[in-house]
Amino acid sequence: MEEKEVVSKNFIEQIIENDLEQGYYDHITTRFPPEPNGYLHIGHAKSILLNYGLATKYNGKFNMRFDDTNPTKEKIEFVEAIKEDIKWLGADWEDRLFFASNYFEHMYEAAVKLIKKGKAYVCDLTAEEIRQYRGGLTQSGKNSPYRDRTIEENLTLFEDMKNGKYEDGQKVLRAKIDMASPNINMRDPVIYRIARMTHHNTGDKWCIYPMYDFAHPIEDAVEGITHSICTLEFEDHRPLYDWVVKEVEYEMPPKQIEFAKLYLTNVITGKRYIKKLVEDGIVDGWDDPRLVSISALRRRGFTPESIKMFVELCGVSKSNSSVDYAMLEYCIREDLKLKKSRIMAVLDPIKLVIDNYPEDQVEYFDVINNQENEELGSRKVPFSKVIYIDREDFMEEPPKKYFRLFPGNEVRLMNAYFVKCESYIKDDEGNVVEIHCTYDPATRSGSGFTERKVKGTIHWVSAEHAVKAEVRLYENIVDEEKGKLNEDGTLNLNPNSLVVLKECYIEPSVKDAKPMESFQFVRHGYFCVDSKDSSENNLVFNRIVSLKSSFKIN
RNA sequence: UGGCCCAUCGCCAAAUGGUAAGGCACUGGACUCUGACUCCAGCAUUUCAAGGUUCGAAUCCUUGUGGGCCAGCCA
Repeated sequence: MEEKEVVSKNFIEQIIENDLEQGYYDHITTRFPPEPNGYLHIGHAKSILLNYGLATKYNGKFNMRFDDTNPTKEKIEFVEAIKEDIKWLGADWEDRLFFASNYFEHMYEAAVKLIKKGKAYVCDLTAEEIRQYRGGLTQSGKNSPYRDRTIEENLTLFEDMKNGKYEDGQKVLRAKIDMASPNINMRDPVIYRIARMTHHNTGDKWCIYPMYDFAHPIEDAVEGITHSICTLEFEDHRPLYDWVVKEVEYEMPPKQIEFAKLYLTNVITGKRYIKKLVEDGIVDGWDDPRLVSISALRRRGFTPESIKMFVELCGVSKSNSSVDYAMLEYCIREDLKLKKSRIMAVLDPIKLVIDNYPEDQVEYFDVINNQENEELGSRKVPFSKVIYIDREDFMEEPPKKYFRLFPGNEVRLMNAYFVKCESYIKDDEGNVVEIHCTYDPATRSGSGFTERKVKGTIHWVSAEHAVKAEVRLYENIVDEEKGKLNEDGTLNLNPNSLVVLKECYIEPSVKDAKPMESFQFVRHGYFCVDSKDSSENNLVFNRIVSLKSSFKIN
């Protein structure tokens, strides 16, 4: 008997189902329309997965479209990176990859149509004058002196604009709506501007480019988008969106639906800020693991599944909110714990000598890679007289409830033997440099030994066999509530965002790791081979661990 | 102070007039070859506030309060 989980529908699903039931649409088509002016981050993943998920759920289509109507900001480098990130996330646009710039001809015709209907006019006011004429939040705007040009005049003027007869900024095309509207977006918005710039797709073919408010509804309409999902800041633009699809006279006009952006605590989202960090060289690039761009998360070892789980857990609503970063960590732990091998690594080594273990003996223990997933098989792990353990697993004077190694105490070396601490050596400065133990051969892992029990189990690595590695610990680059700038325009950088550990020891089996393969690490986190600098000895270790399992001693 | 939007646990988020889901986090306890994982238990007599309508309100109305967005020839 399978129990069906009751999953509540989000408000967008409710709108879609209603539209389908009412017969307003007989299918749905969604889209993800980024401007290629930067890399995608976790916030975009929400939009991508939402749109793709909706299309999949309702048997509709999902389009990929670059909203490239402003060549001054866009680069081909970004379109490639964006495509790669979306593919990695698993959103499949099949053969529907579009560019807004491929609709320029159609948009031009649409503008001409508006002019012919008396709904648009060419305006000679300067940018500054337009702003003044627009009025303010509390005061109405006033009509442009060019508002009443004849249709014929507008037609020639607009054609001249297209043909390059005017300088950049000399004239614009404006929608003729209502300068007294309380919604500033409706006060005769500019819909075409002149900009001589080489476009990454159309080259120098055009010197006039449509504005977002005019272009976007048209892009949606020509592609047959039914539900045009965007973020809250476009709510005020919806009347204009509806105005455009109505005046250009599309059948089955798309609907714009707005939802709240994803904010994460202690993380910087927002292309602008990430861009600044990259451009100022504060981070190594868009995929620096200290960032939450999709490529950075990928490099850190996040899986597409974990990100999908995360955005689903976050839900969709219209209230501005900031999701706890712990939720993202939960998702990657949840995904990795069944999928990846659990290996041993020592990040802060301290030497441990087993006095009664034969000098030259090496044993290979058969270790199951993941107790909860037998398909992952097992591996051989070498064991010998001298091993490394983590410094935090030994204390000279243990507090109460400390279960690990201390003088006189016996613990289990994971997958190996019980060892008892007999003595330890300190250097001149008082640091413990070597621990001496004895082991009990009867307690060998898998032998079924039950005579006595130990409270603690610790991980280790054979000194002779371990791979010495440099491990980088990453945390987020900023520590900001919503990834916002301070009032003085600065960002608070996290000084511990990158810690390089020069001497760490990893199980020799890790040498076979493929780039981007992640491992759950025994002390409750995971690490991965840095996929950018894939030298074997350079491992990225995500500090998710310490956040989850800080020890409560006493 | 013009317009639009939002307000349910520390953080997300359901509940669509019928008596406050779920997840994260947290707190116990059991288990454990890591203290993880798993499992069990606990975690909003009340939904920003005050009034009103109703047999019945988180849901509807009114008035406040708090937060977000809008005055690019950006998207």
